[in-house]
Amino acid sequence: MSLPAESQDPPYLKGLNAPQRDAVLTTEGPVLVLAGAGTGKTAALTARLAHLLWTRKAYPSEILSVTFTNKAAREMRERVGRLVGDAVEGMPWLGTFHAIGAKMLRRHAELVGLQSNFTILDTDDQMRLLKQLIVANDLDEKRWPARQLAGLIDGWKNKGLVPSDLDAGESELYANGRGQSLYAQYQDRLRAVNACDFGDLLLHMLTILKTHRDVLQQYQQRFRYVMVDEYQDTNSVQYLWLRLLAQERKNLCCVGDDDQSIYSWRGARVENILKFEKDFPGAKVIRLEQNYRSTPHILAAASGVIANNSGRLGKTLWTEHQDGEKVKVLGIWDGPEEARRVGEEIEGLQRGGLSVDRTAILVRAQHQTREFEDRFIAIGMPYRIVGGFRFYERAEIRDALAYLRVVSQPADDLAFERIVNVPKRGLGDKALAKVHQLARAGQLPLTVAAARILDTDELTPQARRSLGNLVGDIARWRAMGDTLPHPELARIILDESGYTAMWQADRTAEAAGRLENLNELVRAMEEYESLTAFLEHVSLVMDNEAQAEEPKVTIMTIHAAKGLEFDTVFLAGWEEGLFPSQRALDEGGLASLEEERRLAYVAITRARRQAIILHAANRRIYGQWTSSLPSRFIAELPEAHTESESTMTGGASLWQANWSDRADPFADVGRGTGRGPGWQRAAGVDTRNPGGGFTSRTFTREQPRIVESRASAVSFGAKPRSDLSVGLRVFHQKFGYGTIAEIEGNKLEIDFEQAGRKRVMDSFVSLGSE
DNA sequence: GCAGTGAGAGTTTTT
DNA sequence: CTCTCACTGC
Repeated sequence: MSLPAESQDPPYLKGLNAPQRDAVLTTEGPVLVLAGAGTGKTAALTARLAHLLWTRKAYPSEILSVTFTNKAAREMRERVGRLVGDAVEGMPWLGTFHAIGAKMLRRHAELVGLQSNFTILDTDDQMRLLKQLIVANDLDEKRWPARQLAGLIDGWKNKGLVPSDLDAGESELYANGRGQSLYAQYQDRLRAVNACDFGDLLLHMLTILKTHRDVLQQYQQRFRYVMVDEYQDTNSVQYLWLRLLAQERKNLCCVGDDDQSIYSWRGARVENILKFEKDFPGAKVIRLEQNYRSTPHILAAASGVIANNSGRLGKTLWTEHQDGEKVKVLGIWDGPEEARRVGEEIEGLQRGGLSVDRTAILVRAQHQTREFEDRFIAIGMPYRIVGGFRFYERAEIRDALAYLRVVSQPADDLAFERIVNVPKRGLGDKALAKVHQLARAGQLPLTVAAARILDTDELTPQARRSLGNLVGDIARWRAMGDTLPHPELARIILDESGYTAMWQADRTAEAAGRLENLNELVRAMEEYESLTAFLEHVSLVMDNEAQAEEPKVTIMTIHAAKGLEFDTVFLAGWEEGLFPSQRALDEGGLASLEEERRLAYVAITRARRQAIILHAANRRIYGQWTSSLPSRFIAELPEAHTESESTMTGGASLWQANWSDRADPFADVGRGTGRGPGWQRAAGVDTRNPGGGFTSRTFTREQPRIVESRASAVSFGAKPRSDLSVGLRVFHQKFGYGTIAEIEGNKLEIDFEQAGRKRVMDSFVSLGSE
């Protein structure tokens, strides 16, 4: 292909390198873009989209463009919009797999026995439903946990298997071969309450495409071009679904990086990307290898680690950047010191004029964030922890949505169960069981059964009155729905049900935030046409990107960091058993270990300028102090691109105290036991004298540097506040209300009502209003 | 029906 | 250790 001359370049080609251009301009036929970390993948993808529109190869509505996250979808929409203007507005098929699946499914819901206004269940509802089934099947919940069944069903759906597809072996995985039956029952229940779980959004669509030729052809005709982001993360259903849709025109462009496949435990199959050329004969493979993000040292470190994996497609990342700093490997004593040390390093960066929001701490597991949180609260370092609950997963949001669902969908039993006694209205298990009984006997939705049971004397007078009120309210709200705008209706429901009042009466730290979230929910409704449209948005799309008011250090898991970049990245807890995780080492074999290694690769490549890897010699695991060995991934870092340093700020006395009453964590080092391959390298321990390094308290390969444990930020922070005094009642974001017990400069000792006595910075509390 | 107690479990979580 | 969940006694 002859590339257009530079001067005639359309705007979307500006600044693209040769392979990127190739990816943009190769529109016909199957294309696989192997995009290493930081190689401008999104730029190429959005430019390609812009190119298709610009050159009129397709109308916006004729391009199917799928991503995994809403964030990625949003970003692509914005960037394409910037390139081609309003045309992007008309791109109805740009979105996540699930959002697009839901959109299609609503058009054809009746083909799988659903109505088009089906609800999308969250995992909570799902679990409750499964528990009911397990009990109904006389199974012991302890022996056969709902979680396990949920996991299996999820796995089957990821593989594209409907209940009748299961073989005996699969079915055998749960309750002695009853897996298939329970799966089938679960699907029946979902249909009965007109609901889908996340997996169904794709599985049902796959079923429809497979069994209804006309529907399939309709979409095959429509989608002239299909583009997929993060292809290495696709699971089997997604793969099968894509293959059906792209089969006719074969204009499929998949972008991904096999080295960044870190979601196999969610059903993702790296094989999809590895066998692309086989699946789509004549496919063109384009490699994006020029990295625009990191320094050569960082790239070399990441490449060195990932080179230990087998079966890679292989890429060679390179950069035009200058050398920069080597990857630092820090050995420290224990978890608290890790947090302290990272805090100090960040303070150092701050003093150097760097904004902390370009800094991140990446951890393997969510619980590791705690140590940092505690430390940062103590020193007044602004931070944010990414992950945990998404907006719609919060209890108050789910409750509110359940109220809306009950009103908009009489068949939604799960929603009814959720709100029947929230707030407490004296309708417990007894009363609910009676309603259930009647519902089952008459094949009725719970709301209908509830209304009928009022005419009997099944319930106690008190329960009857209470349920009567609720049933009456629901009927009234339903009637209002015809005339009132839905945000208005929502407000009325939340008030009249007593739900808002319930949180207003709550004095815990979170209550205010929950009320704020409810407000946010209602406000967000205004942008949607109907209640149904809104409900889908919330369960599928809405997320809570915290708007950064002030620069904050980001603390998150490596998984959550994929696709992001930071100037400075601290990689905490690189120890055997933590990273790679014990589970990966025990189960899953080599495949699991390699996925952990890809995780390490992802982690390192998040860094633009500097990566600092930490490993602690001791860590508390479930309350037990355990000595730990440096991660094998540390040993895999190429020496030329790293520098090691180790500090034992605890001092000799602490060391000796620990030495005597604890197994020596390093005793085996250098004796060829095979334990902790990373340790020798990481610590620079002299193998002839394994313990030797500790007498001098440092053991660095290079010149030993004793790092003093400096006074923390407190000493040069803001002046103490004058508005605080001992005995005052104050409020703290994390710990709630408490009374000041002691003031020491700008540090406070506070007796919290919930959390007990804590030491916090005065800037983190506000005067508690009563 | 609800608040308190003990046992058990405890990666990663785009939707 | 610390959180969740099921169960027990009021």
